[in-house]
Amino acid sequence: MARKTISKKPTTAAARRRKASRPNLPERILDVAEELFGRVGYGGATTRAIASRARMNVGQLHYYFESKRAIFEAVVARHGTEVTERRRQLLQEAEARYPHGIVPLEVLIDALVRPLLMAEPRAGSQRRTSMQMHARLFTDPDDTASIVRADIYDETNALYVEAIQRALPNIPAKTLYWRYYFMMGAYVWTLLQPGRLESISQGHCDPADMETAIREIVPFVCAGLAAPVG
Amino acid sequence: MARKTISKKPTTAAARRRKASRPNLPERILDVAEELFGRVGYGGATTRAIASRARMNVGQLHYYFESKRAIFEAVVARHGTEVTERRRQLLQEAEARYPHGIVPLEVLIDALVRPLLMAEPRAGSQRRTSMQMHARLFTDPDDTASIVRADIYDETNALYVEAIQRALPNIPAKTLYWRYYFMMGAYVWTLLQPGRLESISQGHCDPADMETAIREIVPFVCAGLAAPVG
DNA sequence: GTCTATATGGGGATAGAC
DNA sequence: GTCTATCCCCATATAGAC
Repeated sequence: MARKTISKKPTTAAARRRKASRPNLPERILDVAEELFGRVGYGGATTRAIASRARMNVGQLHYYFESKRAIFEAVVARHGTEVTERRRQLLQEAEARYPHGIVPLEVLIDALVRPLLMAEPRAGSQRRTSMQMHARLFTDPDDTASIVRADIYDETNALYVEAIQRALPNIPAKTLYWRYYFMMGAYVWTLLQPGRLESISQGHCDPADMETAIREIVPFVCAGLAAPVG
Repeated sequence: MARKTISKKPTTAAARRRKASRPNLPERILDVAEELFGRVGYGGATTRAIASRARMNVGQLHYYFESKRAIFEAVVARHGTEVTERRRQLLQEAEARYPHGIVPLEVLIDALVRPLLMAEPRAGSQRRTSMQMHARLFTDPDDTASIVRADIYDETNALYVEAIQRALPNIPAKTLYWRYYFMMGAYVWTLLQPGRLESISQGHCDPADMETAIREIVPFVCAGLAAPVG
């Protein structure tokens, strides 16, 4: 997506030293942007604010990224890659652990959901803003970003769909697709709208408590996926 | 929210006639805005575009609504009121139909979900953009709007939580809150990310087919809500 | 009360100096 | 590679015509 090639590997000693002393401007931009997008949303985050927090000016920002949207997409891509990598890894481990690679449903769902819900907040982020940030990466702000997302997540999703089909051989494919889709909604929402849980429960449930969230969502989703087909 | 009082009831014959001939500018603005916000998102919709499609100029727009955000919130409020009214009505009818007001879970979920998923697109909207629009009203663009939303939906949600508790007396309250919350995610997502279903299912499922969506989501959610408590 | 024209300031982007 | 000055669009505010 970026217009220019960025940060070629330094080859001289001087360049290496320079890189070590002030490492990776693009990364710093992405860290700051991720935090800001999460806290105030795409529209609320100004390039000026991103630049100043990354201790640079707008011109420099645009040297590394073509546009604000490109920054957003890079953040989405970075985060998505981390999550899907972890998902792939957990699935592989689980399939190795069970005979014939038939993993119990609860284990599959846990492996799918945990990398997203328990993603570590980056330095400088609070867990709560980090949650909303991750969630916003799934909905902000329009369709071009959703294509980026699909490219990143779809491959791993396909792996999990297959694994779930093996765990639930009696559910017709079409119904399973719908259910997988509903499941995505449930766990993304968990990050997206913490306030709604608080008000529904009149403060009795803490939406930031991700361990509880996972403990609650796994049986919900497993039962939903395995529901009798009418 | 609006700064000025809007469209007092016309009292003279002339005023009545005027009102009939060019009915309800504010409504027309909301119709257009709803369609545009849905198609291109909050950030993508400019007040100029809204004004021009509503066949007026920006100044006129600002005569009726204090700000772009106020327009958005009015759209959210109008839509939310329609949905919650219908939900309340369906719940009331269902409770009258069943002895002791204990409504079967499937009937409850259908009544909750249908008013949102089957909301009629307004004149000039395609069903598909209308879907996304309704969905965006749940996520765009930041927190002030989400407070408006909560005010509108929470009361009806509380009614449904109680009804579900009566239908599922064995589920502890806290767990039920979580599950109700996951359910919201599932059905909002159904509107929000139609593209994801298409790619997961490799085109075998049609996310715009809301009758199927309802037929599929009801058993999924019912099983999830009623899942054994671990 | 309704609408037009215009002003103000913020914000994304860019050209070009260094 | 870095930074400043500037452009242009957009949301918003306001003065005043009708």
